[in-house]
Order: sequence, then structure tokens, then C-alpha cells
Amino acid sequence: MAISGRKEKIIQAVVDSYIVSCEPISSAEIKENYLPELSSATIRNELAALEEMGYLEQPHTSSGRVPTAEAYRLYVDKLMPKRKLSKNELKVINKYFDHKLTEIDEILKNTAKVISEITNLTSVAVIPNLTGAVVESVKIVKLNDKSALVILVTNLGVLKDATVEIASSLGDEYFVTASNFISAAFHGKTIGEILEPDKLIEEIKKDYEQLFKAIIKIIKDYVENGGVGDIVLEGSAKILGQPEYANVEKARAMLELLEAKDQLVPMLKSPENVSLNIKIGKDNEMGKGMPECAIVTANYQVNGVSIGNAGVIGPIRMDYSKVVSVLDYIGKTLNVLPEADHDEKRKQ
Amino acid sequence: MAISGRKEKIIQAVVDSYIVSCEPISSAEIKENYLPELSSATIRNELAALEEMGYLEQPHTSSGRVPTAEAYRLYVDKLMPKRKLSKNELKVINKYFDHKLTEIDEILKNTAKVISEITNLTSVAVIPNLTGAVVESVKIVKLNDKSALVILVTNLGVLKDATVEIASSLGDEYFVTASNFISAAFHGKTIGEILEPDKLIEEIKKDYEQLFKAIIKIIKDYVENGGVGDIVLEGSAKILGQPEYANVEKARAMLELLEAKDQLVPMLKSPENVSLNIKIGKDNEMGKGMPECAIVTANYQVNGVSIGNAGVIGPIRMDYSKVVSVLDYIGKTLNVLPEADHDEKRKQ
DNA sequence: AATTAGCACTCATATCTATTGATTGCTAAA
DNA sequence: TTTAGCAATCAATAGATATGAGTGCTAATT
Repeated sequence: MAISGRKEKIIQAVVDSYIVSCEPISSAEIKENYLPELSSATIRNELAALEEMGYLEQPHTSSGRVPTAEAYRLYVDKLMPKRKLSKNELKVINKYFDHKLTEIDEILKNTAKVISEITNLTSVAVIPNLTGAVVESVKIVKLNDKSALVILVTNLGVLKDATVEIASSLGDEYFVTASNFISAAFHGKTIGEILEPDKLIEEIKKDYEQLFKAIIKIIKDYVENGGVGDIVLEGSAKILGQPEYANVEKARAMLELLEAKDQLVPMLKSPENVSLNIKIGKDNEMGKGMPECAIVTANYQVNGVSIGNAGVIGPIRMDYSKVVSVLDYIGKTLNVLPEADHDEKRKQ
Repeated sequence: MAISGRKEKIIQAVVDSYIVSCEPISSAEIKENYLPELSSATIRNELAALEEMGYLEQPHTSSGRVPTAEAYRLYVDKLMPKRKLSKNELKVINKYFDHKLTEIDEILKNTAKVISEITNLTSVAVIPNLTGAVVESVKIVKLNDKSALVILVTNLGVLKDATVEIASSLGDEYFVTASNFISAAFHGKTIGEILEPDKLIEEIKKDYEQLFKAIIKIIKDYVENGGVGDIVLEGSAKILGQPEYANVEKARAMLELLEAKDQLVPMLKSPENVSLNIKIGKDNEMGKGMPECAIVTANYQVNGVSIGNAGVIGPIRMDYSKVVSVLDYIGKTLNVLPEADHDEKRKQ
């Protein structure tokens, strides 16, 4: 059976209602609040048909209807109303981004914060795959007799959390020269290119083999860990505000998922070139025992350069319309962010 | 009335029992499991007396007794048995520290992780007050035309997350010279000394006033924020495993407290020179609305240098004996950690 | 004087039953 | 095709009753 316009209206009513109340909705309520032109009996007939088709469910015989994941899918793909953010919400968002933010992780952290604050859901942000990042320069700074700090400046941000062990006899000057050499060799290359072993630069290998290998290893580690350490969570406690997690066991399962960041990362990765990604229930390839949930993420860009994904994770019953509006608006805000310098650098 | 030895035994029995079961304990159970030589009637008389004295409570007339915060205080101060960690627990702890850890925050993160894993409680770690940290050297590295990275090497670790804005005309060499100048001026001074304005070094102010001011500001910010960003939480979800947080509302209050890190920091600060700090219930100067909890923290040192506090936060009913043993053992482990280099540096 | 046995009393908790009311599905009329 | 009307279903609620764990007190015992 095809879905008539009336059936769509009814699905929309059920989803809209369920999103705010988290209670099964009855035929009478639908008539009252959404479709007064129909009688409750007619609506009941349609409800029965929609249940047959897999869009609705009844918790028990004499209760109202509840949307299935299928219904949400249809809703977000086709029925969802465009929502306008309130003056106040816009104000909050703008406040978060009104001052200069230069570091990618700072931007992402702020993004996650504001998303969580406005949607009242737990939000997540992941730093992007760095394979495509273009190296600007490499600096190696001697910290003490045993270690030196490696700073990798790329168009996507600065990587500065890695140290290498060194021989204590080497002086500051050595590292200045080494930085220059290695910088020159890496400049303009992407991380991906640098990691391809056959493209190693021979002349550097001779003079600074040790350092060179150490740096390659640092980069490799960083890319392979996929920035697992750099996933940002905001508002974990908000999970507990949702009625579906009133049961402590469910809440715990969800929180444990959030804590296990390496399990979370693959769920947040969205396909290339998709600006908005909505995964509902089974769309998430989660193993058994995983709590049911929905994930909505957006890919964010600042001045055309992707800086990562951010979004929300929460119960399947969430206010998709609001979430989408927020993610969307933030996307627009970021794109005209007052001159973050990552991009500038590339143009030089 | 003074507390007789028998009363102490009874308090110990009540606390021991309540720690594992989280259920009121009856006179009969005490006789059965702890003091078979007494009759339940005698125990009842003692229980009544202890209730009078404020050590015990009854949830309702016909229920068993439950310890008050006072009883826990007495317990940890005087009655608590020394507990030996199991072979397996020792193995877990040692595994966490068997490889070289050079960065303070790495050590603290690992410490928090292992504490949470073994105690099954939420654990926290805070970086120490840096006022007393001795500066080794300062490096300023030009990242691009707009900003430079400031790296402050101290005996307590490396501070490397601050950037300063710069004039684009300045070249790499300028910063090398500047680093040397400023390094020389700061070397051997504590952060506290550097921040005292009357001790500013005049000659530097002339040549590198701009940079100098920026760096002072960075240090000031860092010290004043007290490393708020650097509080480490592990195992937040474990809160929900405790029966006292079976009520979702209580659990949420607790999780929100954990998320509000700046509220958490003062609660974790312990007095100078106290290696182990146990705060139970009202000992925490928490505002109204704060969830009741207990906090046990230890101050950790690596080769004699304090690297910060770590411990657990959880319900007042927690296994203090186990927690104390774990914190204690980790303290010993850290103190003989295979040559972390912070300390080495000072001796040179 | 301290301890204990015995018993009445208290009160949270579990269990059962009856009632209510929201909501549906179905049938028959419009 | 739509709708009114009505019996049927079943979760949720309330009340009534029973259960039993545990105490406090008194009087007997050591």
C-alpha cells in the first residue's frame, strides 16, 4: 500500500506528539490537536493500516500508538517541518562564536558546548581525519637533556603533544637546523603523502635519520589513533534528563557507551561529502548490548576547510527538527568565522 | 558517655556490613556475623545507646541501623582495618605503570584510570598548584605570521598550550634570541616569583616588552585557572552502579556536579602536606543542592616532587579501606617510578 | 549490675482484589 | 468512504489484608 497524504499527516502527528511527550498518542488526541477535520474512527482505521505497514506500534492493546524507527526515518527524510530558531537561541549561539577562535579544537569544543546547551542533549565532536592536512612547517624544540618537543604546524591546526627522546649531547642549534631541514622536506606535503614510505626523502634520512623516524612515527600514531583522544563530549548528564533513560540500567549502558570513546568514534564518522548525517536506531552499526539511540552529526567547515564533525547523540525520540536547525545554523556561522588563521596560511 | 571497646566493635560491624550491602543491619545479623558471643538483646541495647550518641540511625522504627557520617568518621580515623590488595589488584596497578611515563598529565591520567578500575568508583585527578614550579627554560616558536607558541618548561612539567599574537615581520631568529633572553631571566625562578610584579626584569622589558607581557599573562591565566581544564575524570558511569544513585534524580545531580569541573576543583584541593585526605559528607564545603558524597584524595609525588592529587568521589558508603589501600599503594609505586625526567632536571 | 529471653508493637513491603478509565476494534448506519 | 456507537481489553490505581523483619521494654537470670 502506498502512503497517502493523509497517512503522512498522521505519521507526522504521531511523531511530533511523541517527540515532546514521550507518551503513546490516541486517535482522539490526533483529532483534537492535529486533524480536527477527521473523526477519531477514521483516524483509527488509518492508524491500524500504518501499524500493519510497520510505521507504528502499540505498547499494549488498549494504548495509543508510538512511532517506530521507520516512522522517524520517513519523518526526517520527508515530513519534518523546517524550524526557525528563536531569537534567544540565536543569541546564545552567536555569543559562543563572537570572539576570535584560532585553534580547531577550541572551535570544536565550543561547538559541542553550544549544541548541547541548546538541544539539551549530549553532544559530541570529533576531530577530522588528518590524512589530508597539509604540513606548513615542523619545529623541534629541545626541552631538556632527554627530550625534545615536536611541533607540527598544518593547515588544520597545530599538533604539539609529542615528545621524542634525544641524545643529551645535542644542543639547541642542532634542532634549529634539523627543524629547517625537515620543515623544508615536509612543507606543502599532506600527512598522507608523508606517511607513504616510498616517498621518504633520502638526504634527510642521512643527516637526521633518528629524528626523522621518530617524527614519522609520531605522525603515524596520531593518524592511526584517529584522534581518539580528541573526541569531545558535552552534557553527558543530560542523557539522564530523557525519560527513556529513567531506568538506571539503560542510562548506565548509554553512559558507558559514551565513555568508551573508541567505540564511539566509528559511529560518528560520516561518509565523505555528507554535510548532515542522521542515523536512527539500526542505522548505527552497533554490536549487541548497545543501547538504542540516534545520532545526528554535521560536518563543519571554516572558510571551506573541514574541521571535523559535531552533533548530538540521544534517544531515538529526539527533536530532529530543532537539532537539524541548530547544526545547520552553526554550520553557517562557522563558515564566516572571523578569519581563523589556518586557512590564511595556505593561501600564502 | 565514652565509647567502650564493645561499642566500637559494633560500629565497625555496622559500617563494614553497610559498606557491602547498603542495607540497614539488624541486631540479629550483627550477632550472627560479627559478635556471636553477645545476645541480640545486648546488642540492641548498645545500638540504642549508639543511636542516642549520634553514630547510628534507623530509617524507620522497625528497621535495622544505618551508620551516620559520624560513624564513618570514627571508622576511617580509628576502626578501619588495614586491607591488603589482592595479587590480581597489584598486577593491574603495576601494569599501568610499567612503562616509562614522562609527562605529568600522563601519569595523572593513568593514576585516575587505575584507581577507577580497581575501586569501581568514579575517580578524579587534579594537577597541582603551579605557583611553586621552578622554571627551567622558556621557548617561543613562531608558528605562522600571526602567532607563536610559548613553551614553558618547569620541573613539574611542560606548559605548551598557549599561543601569542605576533607582528608578522618578526622572523624565526628573533624568537630564538627572545627565548634565550627570557629563558635566562626566568631560569631558576618559581612561577610565584615571576608573577610578583616588582621583580620584573627591567632589561628584558626594554627589548621584548610585548612578548614579555604576553608571557606573564599566559602564566597568570594558567595559575589562576588552577588548571581547571586539566582535571581528569575517569569512570563517571560507575556512579550509576552505586545503589544510592538508583534514583535517577540523585544520579543526575551527581553527574552534573562532576561535569561542572570548576565547582569540583575546590572540593579536591587538600591542605598542604597532607598525603591522604578523607572528606565525608559535610566535610565537603558544598553549597545547597549539592549531592551528598565522600571524597578521598591522595597527594602524589614522583621522586619527591608533588605532581598533584588523585582519588575517588562517591557515595558516603564506600569501601574506605580498599580505597585507602589502593591510593596508598599507588603512592608507593609512583615514588619509585622509573626515572621520570622532571626531577632529574632539577638536580643538574 | 549486666545480660538475656520473651513478647507485644511498629511499620515497610508484598499480595490480592476491585475499580477505573483510556483506548481500541468492529459493526452497522449514514 | 466515513462515522457513530458500543463491547472488549488492559494498564494503572487504590484499598484492604497479610507478612515478617526488627525493635523496645520488662522481667527473669547470671
